Amino acid sequence: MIVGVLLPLPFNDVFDYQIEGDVVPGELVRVSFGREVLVGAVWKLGKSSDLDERKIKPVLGRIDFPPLSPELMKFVNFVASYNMAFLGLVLKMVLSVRGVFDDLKTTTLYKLSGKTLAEAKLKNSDARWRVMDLLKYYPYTRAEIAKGAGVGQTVIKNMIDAGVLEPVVVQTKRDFGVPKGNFADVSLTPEQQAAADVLCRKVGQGFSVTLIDGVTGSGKTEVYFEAVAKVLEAGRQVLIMVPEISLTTQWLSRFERRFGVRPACWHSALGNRERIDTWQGIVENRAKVVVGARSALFLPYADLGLIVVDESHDHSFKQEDVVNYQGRDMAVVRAKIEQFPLILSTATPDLETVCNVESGKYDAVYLKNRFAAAVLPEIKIIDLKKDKPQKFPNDKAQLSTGWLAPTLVDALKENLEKGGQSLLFLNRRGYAPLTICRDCGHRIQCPNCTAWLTEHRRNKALICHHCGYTTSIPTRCPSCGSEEGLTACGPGVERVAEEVSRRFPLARTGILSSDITSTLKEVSEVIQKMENHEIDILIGTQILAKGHHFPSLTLVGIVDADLGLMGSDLRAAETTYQLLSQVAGRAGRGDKKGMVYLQTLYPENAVLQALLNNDREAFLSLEKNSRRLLKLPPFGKLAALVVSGENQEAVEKTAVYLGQNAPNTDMITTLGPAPAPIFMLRGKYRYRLLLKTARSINIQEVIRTWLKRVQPPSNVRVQVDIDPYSFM
DNA sequence: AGCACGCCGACT
DNA sequence: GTCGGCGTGCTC
Repeated sequence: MIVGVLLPLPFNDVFDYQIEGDVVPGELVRVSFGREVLVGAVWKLGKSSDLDERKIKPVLGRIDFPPLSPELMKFVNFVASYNMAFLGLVLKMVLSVRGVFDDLKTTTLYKLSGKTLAEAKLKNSDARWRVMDLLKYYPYTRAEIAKGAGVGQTVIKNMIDAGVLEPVVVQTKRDFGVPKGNFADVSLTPEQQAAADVLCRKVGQGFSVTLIDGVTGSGKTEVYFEAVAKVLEAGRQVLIMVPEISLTTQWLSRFERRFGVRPACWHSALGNRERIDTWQGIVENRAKVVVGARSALFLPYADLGLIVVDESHDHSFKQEDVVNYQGRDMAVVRAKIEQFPLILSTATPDLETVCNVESGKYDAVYLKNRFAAAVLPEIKIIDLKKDKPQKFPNDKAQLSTGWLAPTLVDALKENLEKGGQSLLFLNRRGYAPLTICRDCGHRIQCPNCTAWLTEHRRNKALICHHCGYTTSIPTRCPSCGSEEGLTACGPGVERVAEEVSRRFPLARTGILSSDITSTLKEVSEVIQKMENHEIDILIGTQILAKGHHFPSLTLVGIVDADLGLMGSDLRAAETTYQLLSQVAGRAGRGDKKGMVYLQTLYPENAVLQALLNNDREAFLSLEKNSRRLLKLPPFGKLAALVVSGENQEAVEKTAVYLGQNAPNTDMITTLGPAPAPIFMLRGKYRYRLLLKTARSINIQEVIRTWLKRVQPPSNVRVQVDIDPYSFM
């Protein structure tokens, strides 16, 4: 018969193929497409095109894997349609692994062929008999036979060559171990126990969403571990989505202490072999618990029974490239389709989640107390206009003024003397975000992007943080040739670290930033050092905010609390509030009270005031009112269209034409086109249009109709981003 | 996404 | 005369 096969390529339509015998939708097949051979999924039964039947190729073969479930297919269809992404590319995220189907790792085992030693013209010997004995019931590898029978490799080789032993080739499967729900004794506080009970009652009861809303350090992880244990008891799988894999060293040990084995991990840094093993383990229900980045959501789990979204407020769950989607929201969709519970866990829920709890769509449990003796840190604001950073002693270089206010410097000094650990947070990588020539005013820019190059003094390079363009630091101004003019402007973590070393030459310092300490190993090393108290002052970017637990950290300084508040991003306030309160939450998690200083030029800013008073409710209600007023999510829908291409004229023309044909009614507002904040990115010119509609409007349908009418030319790409987070 | 086909400019 | 640039169109 003829079936429609969906291929992992940028298409929305299936391709017809001929197949023999019974087929079910979801079955994986190998087909030739153009001049390549691909693995796709049977998506439709029957003919989908009006092609001449003689042109329809036969499938090359079926893949010996369970077919994708109807629920997973429904999920793929939904994700593609909701996010306006190619169906085939969403399927690609499910199959995701290059070579899973052909490059199977095998092991050769040996069993008895039935031929006797005499028949093989081999003499009887003790060694040979021990081998025969060992292999009576089970086949083993050569190494196992050697060990098990206490014989050498030659004995085995002779028996193989003589045909007494016969090889059996089996697929090698990685053993993921079985996490045990009852592995460790668990002692929860009454508050934690009550929350855990609520979660456990949801397990096995179909679809539900529950928010664990708990202050930093309240033990949210231990609470959802109880629900994980309950699902494991039922023999089903669990997916735990985490924002960035960097938090897992500590997290994995915690998991192992609770469940006895490490869970399977899924993230972009995985090697292909490991990826294949893990994928197969997931499909075959051997990997019971998977911890992964957002991409783990699309894997074909054999029997998924629970998803936990850890740090659910985190913006890295929103993917913004080939396929745009909000991983947290898509997780809810998958849970709904497959009818299992979902848990969101965070100390700083986003407004969307808060509104869903208020409307009763989501359930919530609360953890208001920190674990054991720990109390929430005290927060103080430093007004940089009054409390200006001072010049520091023995300053020979151009570092005339620092970035740390006297109050913060004093606090660091005092903490250092007391033997406490400190952390300085600045969400800016590198040494300085801009290099300017004092003689001619020239600013060094990226050749591919509308962005300044950031100086990375350790790497002796200027780097573009948008496209990765790297060049050496020039000794003279590229514009006027001046040798003295070039000056680093503004601070990055490296520069703050330099200031700290100058002010506290004896302090042991460390830098934690996603590019200096780029590999996972280096990051864990710095974290390990911090845990062992081999670092007095740690300076870092936002990778510090994620779930680390440093018991003797008592002082946190936020170098520039205003950094996230600039710009037109609708979530800027929320992001800043979340980030700063997460960072602040690192302080005082042990038995000593923590202290947090926020450096700002705008001490009256509502976000900072809310942080100061530890008043999340005030912040949320403020944020809610302003979004309600502007009809922004969750009170309205938002979508961005990014028009891009290498031909500036064609891009601009298309953007303008899209603007002229934009839908505008009392329920739909279109803004733009406007040049994107980063007008040129990776060599492509970019314009943006923003579509805002009432909640009742099917925004995807509006966009589909709009694009159909406009028909952008092929050298211009129009990318749709439903509910955009980044406005760059 | 790849890949071939095809039409115009700068080379040995 | 050819090599190769990338615009256009196709893949069941």
